[in-house]
Amino acid sequence: MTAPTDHKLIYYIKKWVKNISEDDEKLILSAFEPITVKKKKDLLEPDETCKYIYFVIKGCLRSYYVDAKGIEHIYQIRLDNSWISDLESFFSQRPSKYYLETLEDSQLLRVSYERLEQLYDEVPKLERYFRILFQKAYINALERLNATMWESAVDRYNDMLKEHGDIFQRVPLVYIASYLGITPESLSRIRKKH
Amino acid sequence: MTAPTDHKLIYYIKKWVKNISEDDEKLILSAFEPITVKKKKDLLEPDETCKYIYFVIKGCLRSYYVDAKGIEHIYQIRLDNSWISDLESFFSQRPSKYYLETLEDSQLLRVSYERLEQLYDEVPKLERYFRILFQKAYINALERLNATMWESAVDRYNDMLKEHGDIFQRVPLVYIASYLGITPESLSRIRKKH
DNA sequence: TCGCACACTTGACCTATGTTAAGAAATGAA
DNA sequence: TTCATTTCTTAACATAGGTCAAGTGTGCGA
Repeated sequence: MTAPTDHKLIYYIKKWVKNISEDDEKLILSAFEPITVKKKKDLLEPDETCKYIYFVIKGCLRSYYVDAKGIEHIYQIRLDNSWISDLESFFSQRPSKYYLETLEDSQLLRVSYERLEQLYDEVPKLERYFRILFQKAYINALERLNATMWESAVDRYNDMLKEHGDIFQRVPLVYIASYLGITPESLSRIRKKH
Repeated sequence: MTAPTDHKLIYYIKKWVKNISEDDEKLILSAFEPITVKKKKDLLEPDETCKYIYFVIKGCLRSYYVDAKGIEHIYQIRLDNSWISDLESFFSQRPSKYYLETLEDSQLLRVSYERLEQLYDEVPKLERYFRILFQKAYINALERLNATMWESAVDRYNDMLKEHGDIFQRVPLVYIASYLGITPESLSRIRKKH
């Protein structure tokens, strides 16, 4: 492990919260457990309670659920330097409806529900970081909702290409289609008309 | 004003954060300014920076934007005991794209950006409350996104009737249609087939 | 290096919802 | 009470995107 201040997680926290002390950094890092997960492994399955929230050091994950007809619906795709979990299950500590799966071999940091709750008391600055993180996540989710309601599939595809072009390099189009809220066939037709 | 502990705002904060001291309560209440706003008044217009976040004591508000064709798209409708703002503009302190409008005569509490930032330092428990609030808002937004992508308009209408039936008593159907992501004509057809 | 999943494309047809336009019903100000 | 405005409904027609079914590649494990 690199020196705390050079650590990726700390770097991203400091982007949003200033004046984190050395002690805080150490405390934070000690609470997170690094894990390595092979491609196509489930970190969470329906009916399990989501025990961890994950920071992606390197890799790629998706979260999705399977509807009554057996169709997968993807609601998150995450690459390096982002957070993933099923927050609904994590924060309520009740069974999840979702799968959480690696799409590539991934290096992750995870923190358990109990440890994070403690950590909020020990390092209030971390709670600030999460307040800001959820705030931004909420704003993004509303933007995505807006686009899904009121923009055409073509526009949503172009927006995604522009803002998350890297995902197209690493994730099969079937998953991207589902994330965009359309069928793979529709995505294929959109791409044909460049 | 009633005694702090009886105050609606404090009541809702205590629902999620325990052990708020009397002093904290007083500090919180002193930071929020009560205002009364007549029906059909704008609290925010596009290109203004959103200065406040509002707690609705009593009343009804919507937030919406107007697209290039001049069509209004509603993304939030809020009744008593909930929060409303344009968080994107509020937290970045940059110009908004949205309108924020009262749909009924309303009693609100508002806190400014600067005061809230101070208050987070003075009352860390309040920052915890907002962390939890945004967390829940984010989870809700994802649920709504999911429904918009993968459920029919009929199902979304029924879900809304079940979970926010009170809105139908107080808000014109045009607004509800927009909130559901459909046209008023479609909503009318859905309602005809009860 | 073979073969078989998996990923992606294509085409014919279908359906939910949008669009346009008109009118009916409800509300509220004079 | 009346008229104007806002809200809601209805109908005919249009269309984006879904569904079903049949392909064509293509990469990886044996």
